[in-house]
Amino acid sequence: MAQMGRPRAFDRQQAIEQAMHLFWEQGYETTSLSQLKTQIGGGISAPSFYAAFGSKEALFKEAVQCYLESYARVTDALWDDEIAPREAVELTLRRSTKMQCESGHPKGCMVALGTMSAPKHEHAHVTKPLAVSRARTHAGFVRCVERGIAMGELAEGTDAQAMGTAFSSFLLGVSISARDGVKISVFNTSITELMKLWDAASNER
Amino acid sequence: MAQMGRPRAFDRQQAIEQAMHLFWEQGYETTSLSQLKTQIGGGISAPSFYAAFGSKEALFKEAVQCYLESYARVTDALWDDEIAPREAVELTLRRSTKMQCESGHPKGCMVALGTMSAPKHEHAHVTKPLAVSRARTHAGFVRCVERGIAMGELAEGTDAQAMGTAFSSFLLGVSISARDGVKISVFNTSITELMKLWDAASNER
DNA sequence: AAACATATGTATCGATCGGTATAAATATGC
DNA sequence: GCATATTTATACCGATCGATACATATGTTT
Repeated sequence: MAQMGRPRAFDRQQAIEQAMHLFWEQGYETTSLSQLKTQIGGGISAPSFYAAFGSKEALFKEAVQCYLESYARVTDALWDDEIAPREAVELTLRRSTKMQCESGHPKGCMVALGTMSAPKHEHAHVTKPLAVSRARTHAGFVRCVERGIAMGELAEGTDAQAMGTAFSSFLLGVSISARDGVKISVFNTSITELMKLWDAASNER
Repeated sequence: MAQMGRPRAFDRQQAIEQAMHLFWEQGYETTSLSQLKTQIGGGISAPSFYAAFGSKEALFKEAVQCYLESYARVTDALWDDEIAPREAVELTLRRSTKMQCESGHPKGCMVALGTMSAPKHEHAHVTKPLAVSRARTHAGFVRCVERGIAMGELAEGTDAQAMGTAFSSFLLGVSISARDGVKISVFNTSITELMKLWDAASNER
């Protein structure tokens, strides 16, 4: 049987994406219900909102999930063993930076900026998936350096934690710089610089 | 003549510092008046608050100024021509990172995290001094690289903008990483790595 | 002492916060 | 047609938002 009852007047998935843009731009606590209601589906009522999503927090969770399954996948290369580790790192840096500078959505990365999305202690649990994602990406960079060492591409004494943190923190900083208007072309030359960290630890120079 | 009227029951400068800690931790929009009133001077009333500071926005401005004149000065070396440019860069990275990981105040840098302090367009002007400070620090890194080139320490073809952005974005990212609990010892090894970018462009290897 | 200046406590302002109760509107299943 | 299921619109909830009126307390100046 098909759906019973009166059909919803707005597209639910599209609504989640519009909410994601708002949360991405302003964070969880700063984004108000009235803002969400105004933006979603060209304007919906409070009962429609709660019938569809349950609560502001529940919608945020869906918006985060939506982000993690789409935009956040620019870091997937870090876990792809079919890609050479150096290339995986560079690809991730360039893909993420490109995404963060794209037009059509807020600048920066929702995961990185999520640090200040719900700064109040009482709301900290809401942004947990974002913190998990940050930890995962950081671990991904470290893992690639470790792969480089294991493959004999990087010197034995290379500090994977140190180099991984350098890549990771740089990428987190891109979110702030991108909001400040730094252009993708500058980031790209900067990434070319940053990759010299890898080459400096390389065995084949 | 001394001050007339009933004397204030709390220390105004200390109040600004307490407010600075709150704004640093949570941002401008997320920090509420009631939170500020509760924390300041062990609890003050609304009229006392407004008599002393004028408004939430005015207090934020003072808190930002207080931060810029104290904690933010960890980047001063970038503009000190008596310090060799490479040392100025490394000193700034280590000093700022150390400060951001210190206990006794919120983790991270108020200037960096200020990007999400007042994300609503209507409040953007409030965080302008923080944006100016970020631009200044970025320019300071670029300037040090340019000094390195001018002094013949770095190769002629070195891209100052690219390397400066690498240092700058890394340092911005430290604010987010520090909030995630990354330890100062890790950052320090990471900075040692990062400085190899300078050495890779150096003439005397 | 009186006059004045400033800070404080209580009580409250209109606006907005996240969230709901109620009932009318619109679909499907029989 | 009629019962059922779901969404809609209107109106409203108590709590909190940033900010203020008013009277009282506490100091200096004269």
